[in-house]
Amino acid sequence: MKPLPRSFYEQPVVTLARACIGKLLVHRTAEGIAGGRIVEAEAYRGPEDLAAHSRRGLRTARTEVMYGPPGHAYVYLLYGTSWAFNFVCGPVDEPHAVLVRAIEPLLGIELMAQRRGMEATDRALTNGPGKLCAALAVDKGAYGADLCGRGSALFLAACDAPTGPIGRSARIHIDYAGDWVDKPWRFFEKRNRFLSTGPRE
DNA sequence: GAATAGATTGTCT
DNA sequence: GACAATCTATTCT
Repeated sequence: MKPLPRSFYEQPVVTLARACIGKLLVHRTAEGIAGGRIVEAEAYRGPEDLAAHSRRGLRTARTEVMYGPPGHAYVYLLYGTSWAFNFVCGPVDEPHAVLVRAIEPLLGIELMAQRRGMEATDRALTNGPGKLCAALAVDKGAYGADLCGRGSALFLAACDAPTGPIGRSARIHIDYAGDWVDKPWRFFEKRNRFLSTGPRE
């Protein structure tokens, strides 16, 4: 299993949000390997997208990695209690990123269940941005990590399993984004039992 | 299954 | 000092 190449992340952000559905997200740590198929993701296209943290070209220590080259991890703390994993795309100085909202557990399921403190069969294992980060042990330490290096611990990879029909909808919990609220930039595998909140069709 | 409220902290105004 | 790309427990039905 090897990381997808940098060129994968050089696609337009909305195209990429759809293309990553069905790919494997993998994290290797000292405890072992953990990962699963991405079944839900959203595109954030700063600086014009008011829902993006990089809106209006906002450039701070937190958003800095989005202005760098594609294929790196953007990890941030949400509501003081949860981490969320995104991957950066687009050329340097274009702050675009894709938020991974849910995965279907495939690798290291027992390890993920242990980290989450629940049964390995529980669908709450990875059905939300903060939950999947907890299951994969992704936190601030992964900020800025290169997803395309030969020895990358955190990366996306191709998956043999076929991908089901893909649906799309408006993004979740961005009511503050004005005209951008209704953009259908959330993509998901229809009726997958590991989807987070929001439309499932 | 759906709706509600409380938790908790880094970041920006 | 307010808020946030959320999660969990609890209380309904």
